[in-house]
Amino acid sequence: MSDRPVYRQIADQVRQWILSEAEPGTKLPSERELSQQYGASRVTVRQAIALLRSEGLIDVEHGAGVFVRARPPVQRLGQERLSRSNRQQGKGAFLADLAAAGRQPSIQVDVRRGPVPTEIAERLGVQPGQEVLIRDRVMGTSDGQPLQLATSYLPLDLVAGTQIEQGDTGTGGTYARLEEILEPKGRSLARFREEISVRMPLPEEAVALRLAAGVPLIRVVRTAFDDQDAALEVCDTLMAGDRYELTYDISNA
Amino acid sequence: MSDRPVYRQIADQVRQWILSEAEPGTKLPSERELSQQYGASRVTVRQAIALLRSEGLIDVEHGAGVFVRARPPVQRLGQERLSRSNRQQGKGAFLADLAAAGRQPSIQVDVRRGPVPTEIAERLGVQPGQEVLIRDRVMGTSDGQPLQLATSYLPLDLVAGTQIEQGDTGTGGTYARLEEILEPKGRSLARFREEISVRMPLPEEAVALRLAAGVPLIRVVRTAFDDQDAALEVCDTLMAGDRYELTYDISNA
DNA sequence: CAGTGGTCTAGACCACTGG
DNA sequence: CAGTGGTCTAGACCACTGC
Repeated sequence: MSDRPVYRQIADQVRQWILSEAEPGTKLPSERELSQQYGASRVTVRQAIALLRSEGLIDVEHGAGVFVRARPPVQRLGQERLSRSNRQQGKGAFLADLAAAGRQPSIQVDVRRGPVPTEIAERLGVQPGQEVLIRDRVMGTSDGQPLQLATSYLPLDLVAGTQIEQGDTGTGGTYARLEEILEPKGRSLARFREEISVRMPLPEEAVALRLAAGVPLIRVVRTAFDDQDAALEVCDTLMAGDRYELTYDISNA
Repeated sequence: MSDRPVYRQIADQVRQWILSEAEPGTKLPSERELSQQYGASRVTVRQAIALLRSEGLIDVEHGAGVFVRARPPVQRLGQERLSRSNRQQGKGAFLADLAAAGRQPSIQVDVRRGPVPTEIAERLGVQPGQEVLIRDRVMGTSDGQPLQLATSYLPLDLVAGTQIEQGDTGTGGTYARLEEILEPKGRSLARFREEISVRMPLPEEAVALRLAAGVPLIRVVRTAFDDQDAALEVCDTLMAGDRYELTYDISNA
């Protein structure tokens, strides 16, 4: 059908080649070559390439060429990352995940006090704007690849003066400390709720996570509850959509 | 400052306006107007608009204009959608969800036998290519908005000749039937595992789900297990990323 | 330095929307 | 019908890569 726009026809053919034959990493013909092959202007060819890029199928390297994208290794996140036994082995959730994948983790932390955003306040059961403890983390591998941007919010009346206000929360991480804080009060860390949503990143976020074109964000908002269903902590995490797979087990109750 | 490409500067300013002041549905200046305002060619303005489009911030309507995107209503999917009590009220997972949201569901089903894809075979515990029952479904609201594309795979030795081979699986859906099949054998439907991943849609998928530009896909692969950890069914679902939020509860075991 | 993608232009014509 | 976005061109110059 030649009533289909030229740039779409080009994209269609290249896409089909990528999805059927092409090996990841294979170089596409240059824009000027494609332009000749299809008898189209270079602008039109670029339009086709932009389309494939937004679909996450190719990587464009300035000065080098356009390449079939290779999927990065996927990190599988299971709910056991939040298990008590994992914490007793001294690992926080993120460290446990990466260790399981045999990679060296690296975390930068910024701890401060500040007003809680409305959206988080609802989950934490506090007034919007109330002052809470905020832990901002950039988590990645030691080779410098950022993997997650996480921000935790905790009520000050719960954690003020504890190790949770330090950059390093110690063995087992924040949740281990929370359990220690709760125990003498006769309460306990009972359950977590994770809310998962998805969207395309803002340019800022794409830079921070070094996201390639056409890669969505996964947002996980985790709320920790005690045995009386009071929220203890809300953790808002942004993850590179092409590097994670989340798995949950659900019993047939 | 001005070494930043013009199309990015335009996109940056419009983006900031969208994220701070603009109401959803507000019309942007026309391409020709922006072109004059910024002293740039129309092609350059279009490049800026394409960028905002790939970020999911705007809707472009041919002949009408460019508008600030409004977020569609979000469907919250909790794990209770898989609960036995829900099924006993006669609802399958999808129907239960939509009913909870007060909307009329609509489902088209295609049932057939065919070879199981490799990826699914691994989860189902059968040989790749083996013949299985395949249930293809397009699920949406009665007003014609498709919401999910789901494909279920079930071993023939388990479900051949049962109501699961019919288009309408009856009260409580496939899982209710599976429980009926298992019970006389002394087995039971014990748990589910959901694996969640994300990517941009292929054009075909975007059309099928009527996805706007810059909207990612959520893929949920659910495996149902019996009490001996044998897989009974694998359901591969694609959902519009801007219409769903998934929530999971995890006990602190 | 040759080859690649990145940015940009001025103008043309088509296709669609809405009054 | 006026106004909007959709498609397309031929050519220019810049910025980066890799030999």
